[in-house]
Amino acid sequence: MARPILHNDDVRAQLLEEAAALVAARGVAAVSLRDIAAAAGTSTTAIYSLFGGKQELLTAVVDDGFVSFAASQSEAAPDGLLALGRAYRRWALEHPSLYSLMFTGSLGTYIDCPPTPEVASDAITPLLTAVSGGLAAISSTEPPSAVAGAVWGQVHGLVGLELANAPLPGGTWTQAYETALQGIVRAYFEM
Amino acid sequence: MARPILHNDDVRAQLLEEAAALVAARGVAAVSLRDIAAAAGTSTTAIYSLFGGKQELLTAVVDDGFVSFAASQSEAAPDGLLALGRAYRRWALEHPSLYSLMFTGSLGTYIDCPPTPEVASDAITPLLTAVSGGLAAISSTEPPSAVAGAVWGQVHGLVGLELANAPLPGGTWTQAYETALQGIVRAYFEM
DNA sequence: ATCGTTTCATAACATCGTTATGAAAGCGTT
DNA sequence: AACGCTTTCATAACGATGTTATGAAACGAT
Repeated sequence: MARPILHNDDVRAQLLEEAAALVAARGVAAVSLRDIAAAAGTSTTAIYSLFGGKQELLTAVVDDGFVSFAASQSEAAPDGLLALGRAYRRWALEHPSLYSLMFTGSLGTYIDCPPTPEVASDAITPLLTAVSGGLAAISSTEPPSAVAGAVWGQVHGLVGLELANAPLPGGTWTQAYETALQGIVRAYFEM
Repeated sequence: MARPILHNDDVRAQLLEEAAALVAARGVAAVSLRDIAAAAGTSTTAIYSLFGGKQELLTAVVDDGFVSFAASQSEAAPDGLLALGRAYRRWALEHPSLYSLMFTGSLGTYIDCPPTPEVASDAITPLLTAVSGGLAAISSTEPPSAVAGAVWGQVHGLVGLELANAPLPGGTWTQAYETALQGIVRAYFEM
């Protein structure tokens, strides 16, 4: 054989952890492969042999983000749609850089790191399920996918504006968020 | 005196035009100062003497974007809130890269180019005004700023998910957008 | 015509993602 | 035990980027 393998799963896990920590701390634009490798005590070659490149490493970071987000949503699911909406915002505000990287897509970011489709859709499923269940409970005739899209867009958009520090004259985003959640209930879930 | 000034307002305007065109065509991540300067028939020095750097050039591009967006909103304003909402989406889908650069903020982009606050707030004013007027017309007790934030978040979020190519199983974003607009009317503007 | 000043294109620099290179480390054979 | 073969990976090199330094070009004043 040859010299022993150092680029093993432990190094892979540590690279992932350091990459996620640096993204969370400084934003995706400010992290370099050299920084990540140095923080993990290895060289940039490890990133290429274990992930393939920066794009794939960031995709792994994003996938981990979706797993964490999905766990947060699943935990809130039993408490209903409003709880899901509040947990959605709470997770996003706790992970601003990561949320942005996860949901902004290729347009806003300087590198394209799309999530694994299945991982991403799993994270949104609780919200969509709650919407469908709520519509069924009142025998609504609205198409569930359209209402689910509207609700998702509502929470995503408010979180996005808040994270972007968009100015809301005369009010707070917390107020707007609660108003929006109540509005969703009135618009779609009362017969 | 000295040699004549070549970095004049004409060159400035042409740099701005080429920068906007390249952002629209290839996205902000794929445009370099060398490309912009070459397209404008000058050197990168012109960007530094006329704007200050890449960040300020992109801020100028974003400000121009807000002016165009504001014109689109003002044109739709007389036709009411639903028309404003549809014009909002239409402009965003026609200028996806620019919309993303304008509204994503520093988190998603690799360079921070915040708009001039006044220019940005002018662009949103028609929407906020229409919301306030609609609430007053029915003597609603909802705080206008909170409802305005909710409405803004609704249209912004749906546009953002659509631009990010987020999957909406079983439906289209066009359907979801129309459903959301009708939902807003039911939630806030019917007594 | 020459000097001095101003202007700006070119070249240099540090840093980035990525790739090439060559030394290090183990195994099999002698 | 020593050499060779193969595999592995840290270092160095490469092209490109934003930014800054440099020095030539272009004019008015003398």
